[in-house]
Amino acid sequence: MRASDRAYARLLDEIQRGVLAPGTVLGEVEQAARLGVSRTPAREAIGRLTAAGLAHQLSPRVTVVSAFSADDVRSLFEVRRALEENSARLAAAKSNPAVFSELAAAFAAAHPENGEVEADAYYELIARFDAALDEAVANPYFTNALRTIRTHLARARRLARDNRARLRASVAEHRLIAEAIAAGDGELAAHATHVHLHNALAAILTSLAAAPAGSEPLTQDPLSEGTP
Amino acid sequence: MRASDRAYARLLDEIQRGVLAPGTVLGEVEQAARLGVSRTPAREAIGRLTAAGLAHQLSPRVTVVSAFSADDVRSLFEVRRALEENSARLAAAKSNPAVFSELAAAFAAAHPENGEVEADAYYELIARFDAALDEAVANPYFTNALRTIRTHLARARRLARDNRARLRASVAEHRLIAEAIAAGDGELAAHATHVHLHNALAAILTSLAAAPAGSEPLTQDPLSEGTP
DNA sequence: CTACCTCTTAGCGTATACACTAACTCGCCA
DNA sequence: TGGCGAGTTAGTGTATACGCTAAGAGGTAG
Repeated sequence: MRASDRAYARLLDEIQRGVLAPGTVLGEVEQAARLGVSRTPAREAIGRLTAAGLAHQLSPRVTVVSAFSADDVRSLFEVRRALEENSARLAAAKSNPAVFSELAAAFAAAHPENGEVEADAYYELIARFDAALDEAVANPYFTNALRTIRTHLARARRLARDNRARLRASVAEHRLIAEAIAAGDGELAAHATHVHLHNALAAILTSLAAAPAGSEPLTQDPLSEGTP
Repeated sequence: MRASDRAYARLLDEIQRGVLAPGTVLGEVEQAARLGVSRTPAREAIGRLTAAGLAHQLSPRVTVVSAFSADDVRSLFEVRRALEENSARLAAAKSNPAVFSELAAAFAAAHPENGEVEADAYYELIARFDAALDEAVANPYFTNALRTIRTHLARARRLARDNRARLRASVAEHRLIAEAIAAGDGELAAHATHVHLHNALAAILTSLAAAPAGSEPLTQDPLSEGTP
């Protein structure tokens, strides 16, 4: 694996998990030293993060990890609605029903509310579901747009993770979507996706309101402390 | 302006205009020499093209300009429908009506069928319309997804350009969309966008069928000649 | 004559040196 | 004492050198 890929993967993971808080300056030399690569692959990794929108240039000389606020979550879900409702509709028209029947069964058997291990398995299942959707839609531009959105979504996902009631409901919602796609019912799949996204967004925003900025460095900008 | 930006802008333009045909190998050293920059910015430019999907790696050592077939046009329009119908709906809910009233008037006055100069002016107007949509939706993730799609769309656009009847109809369709947004009628805006995209796609596919691969190097892959 | 192996070469990935620019600090002048 | 200007420094942008890998060509053996 290339050094630039390792650097990118590691920086991406650290941003998604919040280890690198929004506002953190991503200096080439600093990150290169920290990640054990030279400036060239470090530069490429930071450039890819910037292109993906996870970092942005404050000035020609300073790149920082992008902020991620409740507004960003709302914006993200606006795009998710646009893309995922349609991908569900398209998948219902084009997919192999057996694949989504199997997924529906897997959702029926999932119990992410039973602790960390099963929650991890559930997120694996969702990744499998997303991959099946991409394959059914068979549209590289769609897949690409969704990948970008999912990359950002990972920053929000952990916020709702420890909400057991929400996880339980999420399972049922995914199951319905999978069943609708398997049945070839595009309208139901799209509407069920809409409902799912509405509920997921509401849960995340509730979590955010209950644990406002400060308990988690989610919207905090360390730089702004120095520029009053 | 940075050398890597100039290199990227030039390569992007050449790909969009078809000067660099699909399948053309993008070698670092070759492009660096041709564009008058060193390997580092050339490499960054090619990397950005790859990330955007306009080029892709055939093997770890050879990157080529991506193909762009009729299927790609169809896929692109699937995503356009998903994104633009919703952006029109959102813009109708959030926009400043005056902006879109002015745009509707500009569309009413546009006559792209009257030659090259007015056609260029029309594409400028469409760019202005797109920018107004982005500003109204006020969602950076939406804007980003649409930018990617528009970048690819540029490769298809020129195919329908010289179709005067289509240009005339396109003006009327845009005018209706702008008026619907100005009136705050999200449903009409979305449906009018759907109709517009349907007609635009049909026109492009007709052009493609009339001028199949060979008259334009659009789907041709020079490399495949050497690998029977 | 064909197939496989080896050697050569071209091109990429990474590291690093050089240059330029912007920002910060220190000193001077008002 | 405050503001402006010059010098220094840190960090990016670009160029280039080095090493490695993969692909192709040529030779030899079956």
